[in-house]
Amino acid sequence: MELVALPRNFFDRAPALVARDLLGKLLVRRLEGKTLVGRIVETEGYLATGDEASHSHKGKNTRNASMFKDAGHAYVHTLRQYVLLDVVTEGKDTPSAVLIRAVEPVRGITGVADGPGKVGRAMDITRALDGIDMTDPDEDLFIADDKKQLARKVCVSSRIGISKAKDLPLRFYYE
DNA sequence: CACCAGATCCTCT
DNA sequence: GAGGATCTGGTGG
Repeated sequence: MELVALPRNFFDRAPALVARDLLGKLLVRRLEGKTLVGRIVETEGYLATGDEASHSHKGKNTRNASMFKDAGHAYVHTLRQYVLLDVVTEGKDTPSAVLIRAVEPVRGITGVADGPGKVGRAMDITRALDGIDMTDPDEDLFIADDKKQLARKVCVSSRIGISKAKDLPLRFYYE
């Protein structure tokens, strides 16, 4: 299996488009000589402006600084004991992102990581990966296209697990 | 320094 | 569907 990182222009688009198109793509984690691969099956977009649920809504701080990087960078943050992974979308200083909410096992991982905290756990995502450039082929975390992906129906819904801006249709998942 | 809000998850009913 | 476990940095005194 050839695993090539998606280019920056894939991520340099509106978060809703990136969130939708990330379904079926492969999340790749290189770790201690091994390669973990999961197929992305659920995502959520977070907007740069007018989105109270986005971590960037109140401006830049040390916690969310990675959201202000250029498209294709990782925004890794913790929620209680869990580590969550976002990919930054749109250009620099346009702080939007897509949360990877679930992956299916492809290689090296077992079970279904059917929640953002479980994705972080299954693929050993750590804070050290916060801010890395996921379009850089030398990095230990990136997203690759899957040439053999099957056509599956994409569903859209409002986001879950948040208390503000609940009504935006920014959650994408396979039927 | 104290307080508290979370993009969660697991274990009960 | 409710409640608790458990962690970190933002915010305000």
